[in-house]
Amino acid sequence: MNDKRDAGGLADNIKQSKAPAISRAAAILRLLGKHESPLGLQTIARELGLVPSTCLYALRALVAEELVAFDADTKRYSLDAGVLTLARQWLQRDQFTDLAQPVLDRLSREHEVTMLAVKCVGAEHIVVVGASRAGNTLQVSAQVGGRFPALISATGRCVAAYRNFDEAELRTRFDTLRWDNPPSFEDWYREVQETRSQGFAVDAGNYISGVTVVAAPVWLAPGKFSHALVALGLGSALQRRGLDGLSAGLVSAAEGLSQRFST
Amino acid sequence: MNDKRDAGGLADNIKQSKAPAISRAAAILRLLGKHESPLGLQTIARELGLVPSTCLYALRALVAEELVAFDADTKRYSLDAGVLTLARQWLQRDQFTDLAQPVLDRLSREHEVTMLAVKCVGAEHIVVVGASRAGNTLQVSAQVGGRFPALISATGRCVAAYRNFDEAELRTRFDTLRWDNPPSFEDWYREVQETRSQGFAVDAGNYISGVTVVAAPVWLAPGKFSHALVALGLGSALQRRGLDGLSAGLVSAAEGLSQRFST
DNA sequence: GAATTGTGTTCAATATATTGAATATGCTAG
DNA sequence: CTAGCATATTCAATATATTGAACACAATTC
Repeated sequence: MNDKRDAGGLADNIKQSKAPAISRAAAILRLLGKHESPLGLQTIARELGLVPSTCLYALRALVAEELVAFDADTKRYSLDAGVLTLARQWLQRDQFTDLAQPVLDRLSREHEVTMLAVKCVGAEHIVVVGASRAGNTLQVSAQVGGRFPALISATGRCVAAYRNFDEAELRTRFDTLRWDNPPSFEDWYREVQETRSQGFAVDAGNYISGVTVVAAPVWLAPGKFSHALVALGLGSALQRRGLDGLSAGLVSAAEGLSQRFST
Repeated sequence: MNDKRDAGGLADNIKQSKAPAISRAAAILRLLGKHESPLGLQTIARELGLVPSTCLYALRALVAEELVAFDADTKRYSLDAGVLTLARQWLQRDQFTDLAQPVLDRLSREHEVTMLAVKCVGAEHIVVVGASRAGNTLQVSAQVGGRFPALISATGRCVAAYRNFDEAELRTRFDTLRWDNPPSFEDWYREVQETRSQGFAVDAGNYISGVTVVAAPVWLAPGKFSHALVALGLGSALQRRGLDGLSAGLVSAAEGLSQRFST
């Protein structure tokens, strides 16, 4: 079922683009990323709906660019280190990551939570670009590079609050989300509006049972929501300490970061 | 001068390949990675020797794949988060990284050095896939994702020792290397042979003045050199403690890792 | 041991991605 | 305000990347 959707999106991108080879390459990279073990030519071609020979040439090009590794013995392909090099360069260039890291470290220490820095990418997803876990206690965690649907959880309420969607579009996209404990659209929509007035959003176990998420927007450019600071904690632990201190700390840290970009 | 060399390599890859669009895409990604600030279409096209319209279509495809970000206001392109997602998947799939990390942490603590895990990629380069810095003292460091010429420094002596190059090829490639204090080929070649007999390599300030590098191979598959553990330290500090303990620790850790892959 | 089914790979025909000239638009300078 | 020179973008002609059939080879199955 996942494959179907991927194949559809791939077909679209390839058909529409004037450089379909690039879409094929990207699809191959993502496919190799998704699977734990190296894949053979036929498998890749079949799964993506590509002609084997075309796929072979694409793979050879990717191997030449050191983005894909080729095991000559088993004739299997997998991701190669080139993708890491690109990622490192991207992280270096993103000033947000550099400035946010010390803030994440401080907040995770002070409030004993897992802190994330996230960034919107496209209209569909947010990705984790920085993380800091608190010491030794049991903690939830998310990996740098992890991708989530744009409208899910606390960050989702921020996205909904600060990007200009009309209610109709918001509703259709809301219906595609998967929660452990789905809120009704009405409740959720009210919380989105609260987010706009209070400057941060909370998800108390909706997305993942037992996990509370708090998110506050960081403004790299005025009016354009793109980044946020996120705190993750086990609901029980957070309720014991109370959410107010954490929310206040998160919001003031986020505002501090925003100011450093407004110059 | 750097541009010249890149353009040459790019031209080669494009001409030879049956999927030149992919080589163009990779070149664009690397170019965007190299520059700190976002680039315009013309700049990219000029620097890579591409036709602007072709370049435009390539960029649009990359944007559609979320590998490149496009700022509609400034019409500038930069790397996007997609590259991070790929890198994370690659790191997850590579068992070496997982197994090596705790070893790196232990060695860096015990010997107060910066530890790296490196991997050969292609015949030309090694990349840093894991790192662990020792506490608070002044330390040299290298970033995960960093790329180095295959034959440079201590890791280079390992590559030369354990891959089967004939002496002629070794010599021509040796001549292209840049060292702070270049050794003569004869001295270097002798050290390569020592590496084979003693099981680890040392670079005492050749590559970077004042920095001592020790490297020991890790064998994921018997006879195929691909990975290594590397210790970095300021020469003065290392000489005070003596290199013997460090070398022994490094070699036994590397052998331990190798055994875990031999099953 | 022959037949079958799976690989990965090559190669000439053709659908199409690439090209370069033409267009639109914005910016700077006189 | 206009001229000049950037930029991004479009479009039809053509060079070529893609295709699918044919090939070689290995691993199963009968």
